[in-house]
Amino acid sequence: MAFWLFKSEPFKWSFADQMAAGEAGTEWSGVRNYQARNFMRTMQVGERGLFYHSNEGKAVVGLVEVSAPAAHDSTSPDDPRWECVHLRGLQAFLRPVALEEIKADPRFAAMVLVSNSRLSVQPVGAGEFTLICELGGLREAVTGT
DNA sequence: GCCAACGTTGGC
DNA sequence: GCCAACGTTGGC
Repeated sequence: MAFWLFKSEPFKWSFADQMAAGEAGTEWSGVRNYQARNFMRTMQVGERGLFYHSNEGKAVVGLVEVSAPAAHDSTSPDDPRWECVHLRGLQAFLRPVALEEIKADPRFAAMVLVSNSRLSVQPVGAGEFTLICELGGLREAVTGT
C-alpha cells in the first residue's frame, strides 16, 4: 500500500470540487509529465493520497483515494502516451497543513514536495502521510480503513 | 509579476 | 546523442 500526493491549482480544480464530484470520482487528467504518469501507472485502486493546493493556498487540504487504475487520459485524444487514474475525495482536513509548515519540519526533509516542487504527482512515505494527516486533524480517519 | 528550476523539443 | 532554446510550473 503506497501513499501519494496530488497537486492542483485550486482555481482550476479545488478539493471542494473534488468532494462535490462524489463517490464515483473523476479523472485526474491533464498530467503531461512522464514521472508523474509512471507513478500513476503503479497506483492501486484504494490507495490514498494527499490533495495539495498549489499557488493559492500552498497547503495540503484533504484526503483522496484512487478509484480507478491508470488508463488513457481523455483530454489527450491524439496522444496515447498520457494516462491517468481516477480520484475520489474522501475527507477535508480540519486544518490545512501549509507548505511552510512542512518545509520547517525536519521530519519532512525527505519529501518530494520539498525537494522537487514541480512534480505534480508524487509518492509520499507512510510515516510522512500519517504525520500530515495527524497535523490536518484526521488521526482517526487514517487508522480507520 | 518575477524568476529559478526543471522538463521537453528539435537542430545538428 | 548532445545541448541550446523554449515553455511551464510554482514559490516567493
